[in-house]
Amino acid sequence: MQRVTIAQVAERAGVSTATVSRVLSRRGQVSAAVERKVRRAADDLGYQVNVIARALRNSRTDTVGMVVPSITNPFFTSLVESVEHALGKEGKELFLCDARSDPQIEARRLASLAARNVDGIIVSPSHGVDSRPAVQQTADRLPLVQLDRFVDGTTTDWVGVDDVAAMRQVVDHLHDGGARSAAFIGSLMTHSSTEQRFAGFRRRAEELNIEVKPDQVLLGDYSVEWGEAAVARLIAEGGLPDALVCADDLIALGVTRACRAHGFAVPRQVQVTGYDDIEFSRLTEPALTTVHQPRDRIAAEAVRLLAAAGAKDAERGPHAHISLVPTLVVRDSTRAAQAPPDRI
Amino acid sequence: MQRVTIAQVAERAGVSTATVSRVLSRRGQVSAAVERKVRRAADDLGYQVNVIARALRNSRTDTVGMVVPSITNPFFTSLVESVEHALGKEGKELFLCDARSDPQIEARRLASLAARNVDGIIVSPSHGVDSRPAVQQTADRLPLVQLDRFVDGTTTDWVGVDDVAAMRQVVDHLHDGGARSAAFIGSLMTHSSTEQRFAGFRRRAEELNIEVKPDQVLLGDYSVEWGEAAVARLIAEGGLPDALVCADDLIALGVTRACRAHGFAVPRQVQVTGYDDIEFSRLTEPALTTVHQPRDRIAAEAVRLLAAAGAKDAERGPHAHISLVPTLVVRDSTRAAQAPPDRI
DNA sequence: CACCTCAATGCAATCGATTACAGCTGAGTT
DNA sequence: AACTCAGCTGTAATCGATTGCATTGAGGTG
Repeated sequence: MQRVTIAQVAERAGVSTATVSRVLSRRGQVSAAVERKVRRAADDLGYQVNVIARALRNSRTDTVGMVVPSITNPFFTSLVESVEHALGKEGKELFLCDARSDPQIEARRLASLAARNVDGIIVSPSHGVDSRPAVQQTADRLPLVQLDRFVDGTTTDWVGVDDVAAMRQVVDHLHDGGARSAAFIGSLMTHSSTEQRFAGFRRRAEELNIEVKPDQVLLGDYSVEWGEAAVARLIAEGGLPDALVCADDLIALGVTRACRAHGFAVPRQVQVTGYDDIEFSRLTEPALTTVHQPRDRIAAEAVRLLAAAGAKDAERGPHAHISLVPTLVVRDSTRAAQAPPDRI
Repeated sequence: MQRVTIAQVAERAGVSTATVSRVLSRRGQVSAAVERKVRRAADDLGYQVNVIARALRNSRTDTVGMVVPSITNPFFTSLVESVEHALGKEGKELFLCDARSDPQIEARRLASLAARNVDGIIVSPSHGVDSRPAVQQTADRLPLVQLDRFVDGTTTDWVGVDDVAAMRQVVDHLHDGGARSAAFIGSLMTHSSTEQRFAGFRRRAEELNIEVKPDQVLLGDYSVEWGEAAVARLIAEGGLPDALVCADDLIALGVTRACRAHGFAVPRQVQVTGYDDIEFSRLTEPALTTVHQPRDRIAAEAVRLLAAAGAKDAERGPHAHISLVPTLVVRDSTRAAQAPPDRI
């Protein structure tokens, strides 16, 4: 348990700790002979720097913290994977936290990451309003980038996709497949993702004259269960429209399943779309038409912004909002353009 | 960015840093009046302990590291969630790392966690053999518990399920459903999970006289893609047996999908079983019969062992192997006992 | 009143690595 | 021969919190 310290290496090499430090952190001038001696001694003893001590001394940890709403949501896990990969290239490590979709837990995680002196934080806020104080407070103390979702009215960097453009593609595609009425199933409008996606959906639906009944905009949470429940409610309240547009894939999976369970054929009688393109979206029956998020790009941009913020540090310049254009992935839960819709 | 230190609090309260520390960290003996003054000063300044400095001083970080083979495997993410929850109750935090199924990356992560002075490590090793040196080495330096999978020939604590007992239930159930021949589709025998599950499968299959052709034991990796590929290979090489027993749910999802794609009805013509009971296993068509792992129990036991190891510390007692009994979850990818099998 | 006990508090060392500053050495310069 | 300067290397301060030991003083005892 007792670890090898720089002092022990110094003693064995017959030099001072300063010299050892200079050799190992490859700064400063050291003669070749001494360098060899020190490296030899370090190897012999199996020396490893004590990251804690180093962090205390120069208040950098080469560590980035990330907070996501739910680690069980495959979209976030693959985003995490991308981020970790991008960070690896910079020699930084990731400290991952799960907020369990609770702004309170989220606030605690953010505080704890800050206390641990991470060099920066990447967060996908759990709530568009309630997450605000904690996010803003954290952003005031260290570099912070919001990913995918964002908090209303904070001034931080953000990277995500253009939800409005994506929804335009989705609605166009559904319209091509013959949809003349549609419902929207999302989480809450206090989530920027649902809010943006709904805005994009509604705007294009209006332009194309697709009917969206006010009571066919259903808001719950990002889960399979909610998707199932939403369909049950729609059916109970008068039946399904031509298309069901979901704010994420989990909801869409539940929606698809419920449609089939209630005897509605997808996509023959009702078309369904998701959002995110999680891996499982291609595995259900039918495979889901969805919006693919360029996760690696998002992650790379986030890491880049963080590095930049860490560098300039002193002067907080204007914040960047980077929105990437996602692509529609057409699978089997929607009708191809040429197929004549059943009802017409 | 400049943080409030204990010295500033001390000055404001008109006491020494020692007193402040005693007030804020421990129940050291401090008069009520002074305590009030100190707390007041700390609040006024918005003092927060510097976790790094504290960690350096008393080499405890109240942090546990966890390394999993793949963060995109839903089984592991829900395990992580359970572990984080269990740790939260002890006031500890989780530092999560993804090994990307690569023993080399895994070794780096373990080393880095150790360097960061985590109080203990929970690891589900990526490989039954190649992960050994890193795991053993890490276990020699600090408390370590293996979860679910384990490395051959290391002496550490371990928590997981009784794969042999689980497979016995699986095979019995398939036999009840009329299966008289079966294939096994897993990752590699160098993964303890596949090895144990296969052993349990084979033993019970022999006892029940279920035919298992040598070339119908297919080994690849834990992925949907491999499940699909395996089915293609089985079909190409002479057709499917009565049942396809998979070493995990991802494989089973791929297998189910491929069977249907190739025109085999599940479970009418071929029964399929998974292992882990990930959330998506109930969402496919048909919903998967699988083995449910008691994740919360596993996590709780792991955290308990870690705490115990951290406490005794000096005397490394004998290591505990805790195996919990999983339960079979019967869904629609297998036949109920009463339904007469098609082929008989 | 001298002496003792014990709670409250401060001083200063400590954890391990980094680094400003200073000292030393020897080659090069005048 | 005296002097400069660059290149190495060591000494000690530093990061911020904790804690063993010393000190103080109030209250108790004989």
